[in-house]
Amino acid sequence: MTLVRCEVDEVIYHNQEQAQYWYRVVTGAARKCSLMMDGRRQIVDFLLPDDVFGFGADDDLHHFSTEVVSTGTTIARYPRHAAEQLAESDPQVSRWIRQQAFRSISRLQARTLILGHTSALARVSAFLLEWMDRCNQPNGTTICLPMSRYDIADYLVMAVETVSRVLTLLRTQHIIVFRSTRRLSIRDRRALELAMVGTEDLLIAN
Amino acid sequence: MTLVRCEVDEVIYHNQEQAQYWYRVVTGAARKCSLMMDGRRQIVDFLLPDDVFGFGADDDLHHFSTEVVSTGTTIARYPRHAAEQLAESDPQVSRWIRQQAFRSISRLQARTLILGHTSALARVSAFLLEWMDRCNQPNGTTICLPMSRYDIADYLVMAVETVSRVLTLLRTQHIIVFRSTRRLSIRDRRALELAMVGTEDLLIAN
DNA sequence: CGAAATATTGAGCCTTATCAATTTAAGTGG
DNA sequence: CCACTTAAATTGATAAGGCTCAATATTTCG
Repeated sequence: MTLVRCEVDEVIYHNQEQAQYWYRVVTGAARKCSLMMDGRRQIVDFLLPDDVFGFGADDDLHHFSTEVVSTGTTIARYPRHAAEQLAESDPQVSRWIRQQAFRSISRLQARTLILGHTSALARVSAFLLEWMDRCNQPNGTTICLPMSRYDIADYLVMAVETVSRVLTLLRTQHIIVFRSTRRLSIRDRRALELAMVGTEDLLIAN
Repeated sequence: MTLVRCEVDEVIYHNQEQAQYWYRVVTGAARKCSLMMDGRRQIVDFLLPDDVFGFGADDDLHHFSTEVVSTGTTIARYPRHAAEQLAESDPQVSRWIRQQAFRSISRLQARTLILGHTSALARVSAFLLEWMDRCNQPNGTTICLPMSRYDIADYLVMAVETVSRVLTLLRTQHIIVFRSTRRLSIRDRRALELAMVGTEDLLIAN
């Protein structure tokens, strides 16, 4: 296992690259993304500390590229062949890998559910709630968004401008408060949950 | 392991139900879906023969419900505890489960990429191409859609009417030909690939 | 054959993408 | 530390695409 300290926007592995390692985020954040044929970028998953990624290629190639999102990100790297052989022999390791795969599935399904919302308001609200849960700040409602608005837009499959607009709407409704551009507090969780359901009337009403 | 023969629309397991089994499609097709808070339904995954599902719950509850799509669907059922213990002891089984989990991840990511397209035309085109690959008819381009248009709409997160409209557009452009409502041939694969990229001009031009 | 479910087509409105401009933040070098 | 440059984020106006509501057509099934 090797620890690697990374720069922002550094590419951990490219799409179509030989899958030589499995990876785990130690500190910081990363994005798994895909460049689509029409030139747009799509972010399939955000990776946070303890998230494992880079496995699961049916052939031996990565099907996405993964890039570092925030400064001070550290990645642990496991030689794939060794890890796989270890998995064959050691039930402990095997179980751990299986559980990580299941976690990965959970994340993907969670994102899928977010994309299930048709309105921009609902998607952004769902995203904020998901992110709050993932950050898992003990009691506080202040969350840090390490990624840019562009990243969020590409994750939610919408235009940056729309992300921005929804965020300002939520701000003017005092549902969220910005500490800085990328740090915010959720003031009214209930309102966000309602926004997910699509009753934007409530936003105007309050 | 138990083999179960199912009726159409039969529920294999409900959301929030105790996860007692792992499942595998033997013949036919199923849909994994989630009822959203706003009443809309979302289909997270379609399951085809040899697809394994129902595993990966972090707690012991299913987080979706899974229903049968087509007549003559047969499902294999594996007691979860026994399967897990077997996985602990038998490297073969362990490896198999790991690979199935990876396959599941691949499917989810594929769907994610489909939802990455913004236009209805692109989504439906991507769906048809994905489905053609999954059906894996040796040489033929005729594919069978076991699910209803509503299912497709809920999979692609759009209105049924839009699905219908796109399909008729593709038909009038002779890109696809309907053998029956739920069977069609792809006449111009290239055009579908172009449609994914968003050049709908080409549709009008030809 | 008739009834119910499924699928298609039409019209109008609403949301969001797009293009364009401005403001704010973040680096950079003197 | 401050001017300067560049990137990131916000705001505005417009137009297009898709959703909604409504009606019709087709298929399925009893």
